[in-house]
Amino acid sequence: MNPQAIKVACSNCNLRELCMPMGLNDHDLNRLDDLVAIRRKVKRGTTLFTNGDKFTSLYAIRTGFFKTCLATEDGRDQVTGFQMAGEIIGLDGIVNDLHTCDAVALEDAEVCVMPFDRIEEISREVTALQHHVHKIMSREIVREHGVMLLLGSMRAEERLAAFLLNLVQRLHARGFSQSELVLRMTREEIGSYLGLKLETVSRTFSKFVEDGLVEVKQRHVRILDSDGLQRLVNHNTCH
Amino acid sequence: MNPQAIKVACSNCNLRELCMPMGLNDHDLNRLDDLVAIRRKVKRGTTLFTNGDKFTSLYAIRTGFFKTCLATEDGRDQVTGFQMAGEIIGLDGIVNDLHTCDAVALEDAEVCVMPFDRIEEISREVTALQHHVHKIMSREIVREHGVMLLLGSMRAEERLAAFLLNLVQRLHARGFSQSELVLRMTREEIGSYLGLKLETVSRTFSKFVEDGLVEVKQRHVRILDSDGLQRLVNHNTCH
DNA sequence: CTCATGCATTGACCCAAATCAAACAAGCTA
DNA sequence: TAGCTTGTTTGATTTGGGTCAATGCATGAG
Repeated sequence: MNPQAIKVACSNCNLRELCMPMGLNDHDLNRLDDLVAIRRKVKRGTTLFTNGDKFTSLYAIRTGFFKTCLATEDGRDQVTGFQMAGEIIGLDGIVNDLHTCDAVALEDAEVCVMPFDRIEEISREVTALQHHVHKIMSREIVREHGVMLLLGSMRAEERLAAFLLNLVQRLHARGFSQSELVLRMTREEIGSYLGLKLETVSRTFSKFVEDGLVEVKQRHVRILDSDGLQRLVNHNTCH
Repeated sequence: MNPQAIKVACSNCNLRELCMPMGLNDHDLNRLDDLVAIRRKVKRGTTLFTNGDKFTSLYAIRTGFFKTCLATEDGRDQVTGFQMAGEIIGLDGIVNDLHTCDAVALEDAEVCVMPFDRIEEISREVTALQHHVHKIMSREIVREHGVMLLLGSMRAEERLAAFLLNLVQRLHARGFSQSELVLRMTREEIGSYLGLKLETVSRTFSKFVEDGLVEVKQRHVRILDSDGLQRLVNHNTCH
């Protein structure tokens, strides 16, 4: 296939409102179409980039689902996030021109490759893009604050409830159900993200089922009592 | 005093290498001097900004020591970081034009106020600044990854060891001792940052003293065996 | 069809850190 | 000086989640 034939156009992408700035005039929109160099397919179980890779580009997820994780020499492993369509990964690489974590596709995926020097170049001309890039990075910082709160001060049930609500809310913003979801990751990966062991994740799911909060069949989850989960997260029954 | 008399000049600031890009020509340096609108003093115990405040500026710490913390309605409280001279705070506010955490001075402090619209404006002209801003945000993201690893997979001793080594390393980069430091925060604040209760922090300090790793007298800490602490962090004795 | 493999669930037991409680130390200020 | 207040240490006890181990349950290969 001629590469030209699959030439990418952000201006024509159905995910545009998720990953690109809004309210641009035609001229600026055309500039944005130069952002994406190529698309790249990433097979399930393979990495988009890994710790130590030279940083060149940010990636906008078009389809598929990723985890990013940190692995240390001594065998520790921490999932730092799960990313879905419309989200941007690779921000960790900017500071030292090296990626410091692994991005692993949890299902077959396709990403838009956006060379970072081109992002910076166009940012200088299109202030909406400049501001958008700043917002994306700030959003990631704020998201991580939330994870710190979760890891630092929540109990297992609160963590899992917060996790499920967050996932379903992001899926809903992409047009999926508010109450049903298919987990793309294993219990162990959920546990790593939430600072819990996989057994605890499994037990907590079972408890939620007993309490009538959710239905769980393997990786299929149906949320029966969204408010109940929300109360778990907020209410902090201890005090 | 005439405000003009204390007109700020980044180009002449002894913290420049910590908070500003390096290797600029004279023209660009002069542009940078327009970054800082004013300086602001923040008394110990007071806030530079709090959750809900409108976001207008980033702040470069000139002197003093801050904590940033998240407080939720249900009484949870999470310290998300400690910041010292030369570091930038306020990045959380960019995404929604609102600050989402509190920045509290732990000792009398002075910050350089950098209006964000001016940062963006000058970034468009001075590519070194543009890149620098991106690096600062990316660095914060990577730092938070590290905290997630700490909170998600380390035991109390490992957390405190990592915390002390990180603090002393940053202080050393500012010309202070490699082995001696004065903690600006309480045991409770350390605990909040590390996801531990203050009693656990205190006990862990005591254990380190027993093991000859550190000397502790109140908030004065002298590191006796830096390698020993580092081994604690890396070695992950469990496996 | 059976067998292997990779997850997931469940149970029994254990331990690191939380909780509760008391005493103590260092600064204040009156 | 005594008498607060705020922060720290230490002890006794409890507990949430970790660890270890067995079993179950899909899926895919042969």
